[in-house]
Amino acid sequence: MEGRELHEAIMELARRRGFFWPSFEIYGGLRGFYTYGNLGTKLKRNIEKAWRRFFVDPHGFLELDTPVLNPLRVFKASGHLEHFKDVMVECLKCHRVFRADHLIEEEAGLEYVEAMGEEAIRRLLREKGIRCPECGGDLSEPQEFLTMFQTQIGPMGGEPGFARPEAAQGMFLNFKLGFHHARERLPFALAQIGKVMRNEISPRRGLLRLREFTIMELELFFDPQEGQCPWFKEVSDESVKLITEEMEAEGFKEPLEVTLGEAVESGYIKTEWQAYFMGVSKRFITYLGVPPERQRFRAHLPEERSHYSTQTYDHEVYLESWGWIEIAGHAYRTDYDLKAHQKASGVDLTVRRADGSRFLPHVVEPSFGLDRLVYVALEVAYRKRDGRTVLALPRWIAPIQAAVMPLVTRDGLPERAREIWSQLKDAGLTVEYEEKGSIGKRYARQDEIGTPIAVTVDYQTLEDDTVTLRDRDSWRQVRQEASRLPELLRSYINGEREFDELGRPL
RNA sequence: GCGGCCGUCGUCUAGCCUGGCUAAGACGUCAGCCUUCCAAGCUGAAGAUCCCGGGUUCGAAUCCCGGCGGCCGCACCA
Repeated sequence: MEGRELHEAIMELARRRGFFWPSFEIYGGLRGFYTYGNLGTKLKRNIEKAWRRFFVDPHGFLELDTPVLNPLRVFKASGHLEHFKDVMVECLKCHRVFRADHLIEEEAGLEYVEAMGEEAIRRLLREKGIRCPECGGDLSEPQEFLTMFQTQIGPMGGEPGFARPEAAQGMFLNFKLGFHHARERLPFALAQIGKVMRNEISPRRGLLRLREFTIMELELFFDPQEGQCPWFKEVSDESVKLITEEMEAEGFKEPLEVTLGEAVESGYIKTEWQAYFMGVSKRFITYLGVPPERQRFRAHLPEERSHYSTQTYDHEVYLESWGWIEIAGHAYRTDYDLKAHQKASGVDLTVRRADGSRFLPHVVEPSFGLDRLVYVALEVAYRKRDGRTVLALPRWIAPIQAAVMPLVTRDGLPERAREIWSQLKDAGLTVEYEEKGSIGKRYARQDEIGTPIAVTVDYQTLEDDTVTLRDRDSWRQVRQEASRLPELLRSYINGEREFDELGRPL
């Protein structure tokens, strides 16, 4: 299965088994919003946990949880208000809509028109006599599209408020206190998992482009005079596929394959700090089940980059359904944000070096779209076996870690199975008890939601209290004492043991 | 926003062209029986605003118009 068919199969499975589905369906639906069900919520949580394990915990970075709604002055200072809008024009004859700045660039041969501001765009449209490139018709007056959601804070319409389009500003606004809590030493990072909103013109492709979604962001603060990242050596031998800015500009399609060490040396990646997180990023995505050959990093061209970034690499993953899609952005934000907030707020955000000099830290930011990762994990795991569906999710992110079932529903087998189920739950595992239908059907149901292990209570269990463990991917079985399951299954789920080590083969 | 395609139980589909019984089937779900390891079988049950609104007609899931929603392409994705 490939292409759209695969996407449709996953969307159907997601709805049928309760991973996710479109929101507001009883009111006719609304594009760009999805609701997670039980399995989807668990899968999402497990991916969050994995992210912390790779990005936050190893260096003791600090996590924050900051407001979604922000007052106007935050996004005025950050530049979002200025840059998060597009000026559009419509052809009065054929009704096609264009971005005004792109039109001017093409028709008048200018560059970076967006940065010139709205007034300049209006003026240029008039001065250059620009017409519709498709049909030559007259164009409408330029109109603004603000892609941030706006509301009023306070019941009587007090202050304009905006839903954040990224979580990062929360980290910059709280930099001072965060820095203090990190014992005032660089480098350190503030991280956040949270909802953000973007009023996309055209949300599409299920979880891949939403109007409200969850982002996992980390802002690493470092001294720009300190070029060496102390952790970089851990990943410098990691090889990555790169499409550099130059390659992008010249239209190269085949990526360069280099180690991160070489990429920094050659100047493809501007700082070790950013390169470090690109290496972690690759390992993280591999951990979610995406093979390295289906990953690459693609540089943004200057006009494609966000206003705050001086270098951005998108981490892309290859999907059978949609081709290469972006799942993370690695941006070098320099001191852009701290400088902006320092200026707008009047609060000193500089920190002190050992020699007494003061400076604004620089920032590199890895930023993941969690919902996209949920979809990617599902699609990459999706298999067909003998006409049945198997979700070969890595066991550490599987929503249900084990299913306990009696071989038949009589002779005391269900009772014993329920006891084992209870023990495993008490041991902190996410376990389901299942007795509907035949044993084969139950295995198939569990395969379809990616449960890695099935525990079956049979007649021998009544004699010697051993059970069979059945592997989702190979269908092999081993036998083990019930009392040892909590310990063994926990280490299996964590990846500390392989299936063969769980018992005697059958 | 433009263009193309589409919208029927939880899911997948039949019916629509050529208007006419209580909208059919499979899967799933529920109850019961059966069942000693890979979606077995039997009996019964529940489950559909046929996307919404209007029009045509004696009669609309079916024809017409409008809207909403979805998918794809273009544009957009800071």
